[in-house]
Amino acid sequence: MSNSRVNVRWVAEQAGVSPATVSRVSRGSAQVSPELRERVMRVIEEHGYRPNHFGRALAEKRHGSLGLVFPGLSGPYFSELIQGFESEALETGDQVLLLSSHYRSDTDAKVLDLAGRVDGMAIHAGTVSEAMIERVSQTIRVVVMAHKAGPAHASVSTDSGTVGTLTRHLLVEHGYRRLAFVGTPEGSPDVTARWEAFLAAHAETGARPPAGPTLVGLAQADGAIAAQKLLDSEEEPPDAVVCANDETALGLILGALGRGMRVPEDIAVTGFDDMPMAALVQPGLTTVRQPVRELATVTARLLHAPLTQRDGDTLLTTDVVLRGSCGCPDRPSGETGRDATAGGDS
Amino acid sequence: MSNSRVNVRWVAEQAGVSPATVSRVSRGSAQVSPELRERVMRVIEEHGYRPNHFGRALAEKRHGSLGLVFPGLSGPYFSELIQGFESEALETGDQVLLLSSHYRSDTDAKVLDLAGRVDGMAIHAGTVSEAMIERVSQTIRVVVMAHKAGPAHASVSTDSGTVGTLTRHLLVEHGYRRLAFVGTPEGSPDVTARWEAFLAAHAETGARPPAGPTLVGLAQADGAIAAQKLLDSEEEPPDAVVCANDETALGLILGALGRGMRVPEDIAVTGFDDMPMAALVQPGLTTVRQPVRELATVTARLLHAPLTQRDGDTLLTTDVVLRGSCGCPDRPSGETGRDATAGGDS
DNA sequence: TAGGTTCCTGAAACCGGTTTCTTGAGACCG
DNA sequence: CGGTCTCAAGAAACCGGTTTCAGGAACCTA
Repeated sequence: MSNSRVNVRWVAEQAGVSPATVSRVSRGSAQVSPELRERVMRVIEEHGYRPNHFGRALAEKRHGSLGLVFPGLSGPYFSELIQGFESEALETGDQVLLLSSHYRSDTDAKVLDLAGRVDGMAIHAGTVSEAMIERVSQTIRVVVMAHKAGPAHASVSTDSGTVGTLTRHLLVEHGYRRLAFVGTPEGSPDVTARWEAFLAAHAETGARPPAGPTLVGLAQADGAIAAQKLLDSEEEPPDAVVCANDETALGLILGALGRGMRVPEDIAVTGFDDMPMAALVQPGLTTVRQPVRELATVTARLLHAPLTQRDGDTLLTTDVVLRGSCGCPDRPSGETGRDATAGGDS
Repeated sequence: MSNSRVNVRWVAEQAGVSPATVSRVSRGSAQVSPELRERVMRVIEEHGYRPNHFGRALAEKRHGSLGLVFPGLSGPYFSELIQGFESEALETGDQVLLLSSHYRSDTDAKVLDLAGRVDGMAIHAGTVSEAMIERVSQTIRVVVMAHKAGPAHASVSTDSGTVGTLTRHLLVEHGYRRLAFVGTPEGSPDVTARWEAFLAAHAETGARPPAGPTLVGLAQADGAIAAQKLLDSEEEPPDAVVCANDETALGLILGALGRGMRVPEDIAVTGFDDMPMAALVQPGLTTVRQPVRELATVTARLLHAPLTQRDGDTLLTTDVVLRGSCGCPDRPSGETGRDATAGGDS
């Protein structure tokens, strides 16, 4: 803690005024005569007095901070998320408390601790039990990201339905027939929604229903594993693969190239995220761009607002980005493609 | 805040005991008769009482939290750093408060705010002015990362001297003659140290002194810019390039490949970090592995300790990792090369 | 049985600001 | 000149726990 000597009463004594006056001067909350204000200011500056955070927070009944709960910092998605959240919170003068679940089981308990130290909490899907989200929502403001809202908390997500648009693009424009999906729907609500959009597009276009998803995680290494499962098996390999995110897509591409296959000639690959690397690889990665930073800032803004007056679900739009990996012509980097065949998905 | 009704006095009243007894039961700090303990526990559980953080912190004069100040979340380096720090702090029961400088000028003020809310602060080089570090050090425990210790604060860094070993490897084993350095020494103490090690290796081996560094930032895009500067100029291009980190090295490789050059035949490239991508690209990136996670955990551990008893500077060892991009044979991924020619650098 | 320990418990002070309540002084008005 | 109104500023209560201190009861020993 430190300079425990320098507190309101001490400053008051030095300046020959009451603690109340010091408080009024330091926070500028009420009129103080120029003379006393001057006296108090001099003592404050001379001794570098700063009001103790606890005392102030205790009296104001407000923390001035927001919590952010997320699974882990793998890949650019969460980096961008944290960056955006922190940036927005800084803007409004809030501090950010971080809690990474690391997929551990004692996260719920940590969340309860955290809840006692923040005014609001952003919770990313797949980190905290529904029951705990519900419970915490009754104490402080809660916004979940990439998940559904509940009775007492709001939500912000990006539209996974665009995977349907992308899937139709592969089926209709390019005429691929054996599509595979890489990702574990049970793993997160995001992947669930993408898998469902993938299925729906097959149904809508009358395409042959695809096989079950290739169950792997979301890291680049998981893409390599998926390549092994899909390309080294006895069965006929797919001619196009829709991956749950860009990282697995890149891992898959590396795996395919390593086996002497060409992308997209022998196998087309798509991702989700539009992370920076997607535009830099050869061929460029066809993917869905989601506004991660906006996801974070919108969440932070909701949390800062004094009360959540039925904010419900916020859905941010996403866009198909066509590059070389699906069979489209690869544009020079810097350009970005936008899908023409809109509609269909909410 | 919430259940303001449920506080020590209220619980005490319900259980028919004094607030002191409730405190003793809730924190288990002293002996309480089984009967009273039982009565109090029942009320606590029934109404979900949790001691208010402010009240407790105020009385204990301790925050139970650590601050982490870093420039921004670009690339895997800072992801790993935050992850490691958060993970270690969680272990010891501390909360983590994040402050990203975004290279803004008002960071010093934010740091002062933060200092009032944490027991200790980890500051990454290049974010906070020396004067402010000094000032904050007098209030709370401070550890700087990738920088030098000061009179009142400790430091933890990774050894940049290994760049010297790597440079000698390029000069002596491979016989390259026109080496270039990509990175801005003034930009950060890390890059400064790497540049100096690069120079020192030239001097030691009697090689022709290199030209000045190619001044760019640390992102992948900066590597592309460096490629432009180095390869599109009138002068003879270098035959080997030592980059300040892996990201610029990858950007440079992409730039070289895009110009029809071969790596390492036409130009050798090395990085620093050994980020995951380094082992996955073709050819594999020769680089220096630095233990980023350890950097973070050691820092967190130092901060948790009650007092910094002259911890001074901690230097973590780094290793050269030889892969294909410098001209060495590319090993199958999974294997890692360790440099044989040790010594020389502290 | 007196005296000394040991163990439990509650009263009260304390951590450091903020805010309400109250008082006193000075200004304004009839 | 008396009364009211306004405004500055201090006293005290309050936010919610923790801890010291002191007292009382039970237990032990001589």
